[in-house]
Amino acid sequence: MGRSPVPPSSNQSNLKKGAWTTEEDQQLINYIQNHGHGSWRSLPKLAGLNRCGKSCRLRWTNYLRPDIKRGKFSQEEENMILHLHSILGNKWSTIATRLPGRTDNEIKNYWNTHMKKKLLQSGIDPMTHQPRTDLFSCLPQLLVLANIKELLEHNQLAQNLQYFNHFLQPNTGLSTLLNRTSSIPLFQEENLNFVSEFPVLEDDQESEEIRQFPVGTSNVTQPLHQEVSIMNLETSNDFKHVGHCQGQSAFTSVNSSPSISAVTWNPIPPLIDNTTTTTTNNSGSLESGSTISYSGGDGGASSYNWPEFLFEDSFKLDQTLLEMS
DNA sequence: AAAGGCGGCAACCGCATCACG
DNA sequence: CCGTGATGCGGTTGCCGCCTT
Repeated sequence: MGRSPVPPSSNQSNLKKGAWTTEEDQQLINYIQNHGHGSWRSLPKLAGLNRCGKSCRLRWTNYLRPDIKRGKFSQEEENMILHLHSILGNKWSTIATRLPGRTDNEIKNYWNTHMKKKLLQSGIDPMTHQPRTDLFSCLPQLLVLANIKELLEHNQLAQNLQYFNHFLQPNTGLSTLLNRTSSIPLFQEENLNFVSEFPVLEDDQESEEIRQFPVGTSNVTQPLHQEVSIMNLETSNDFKHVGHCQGQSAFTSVNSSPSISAVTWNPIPPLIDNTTTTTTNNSGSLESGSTISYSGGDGGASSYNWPEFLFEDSFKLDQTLLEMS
């Protein structure tokens, strides 16, 4: 389907390109107001313009058309673009039909220069509208792992590092934690029982419960759009719940008493905004309904903090390792 | 004050699709 | 049904003005 592009004819090479002058604009406006645009190809000649028809059409539809709304995009327009893009993707012309006075080109530019950036800063992939899974988005997690390792070393548990390293092997604890940051399950179901390899007290019934907890399966991650109304992503508090683990800490401690069925895993470990408060229960795990966010607001510098429980549980990991040794 | 970097946006390019003879 | 011209669309480029050093 389609046709190969028309090779430029000799007279086309003399056609003017680049920015339009006010005189050219006025010529085009006058002609279209008096005659309509008719055939775009013949228009330039009839209007006395040394431009190709395509250039005239673009100038008219993107800039000179009288019904064009200029100026900053409103919050409602922004929300609409976000919503429509999550459904339609880069169908700028279709999106433009839902935003009176805005052109596809304008929306496309606004998306590429403003909204895309905001989403990336929020840890959201602008194409999929889901949490990012690339290396940079995992950087905070990697840094925490580095901190945990350092912690172990400083607590003179170097002898247990071999065990720690075991955790970093595929199909085991921390690598599986990292794996959770991806909405795509990396490991097969038969290899998921990392917790069963975690040493627990044999008489601990709750620990047994944890041992049976499957991790890394596709049903424990949820696509963003299933949980969050895209429409008010930026202004709504819903945005603050994107990607957090509801009901229980990401590190399930052997000493805590989790209700496994109540746990909902989301792709990205939680980050706590300084401006919000979190509550912890007696076991140090995060209460359901705590407010956790990537960043919302106006795309400004966001303050990421890792939740206290993550570090608290790393100490419990220490204790467990001590008990083992 | 000058130079370089960067972001925003208008315009261009190439391909896809539609329409018509 | 096929070929061709016209138009639409999305990705990309390059200019221009502002900001930083």
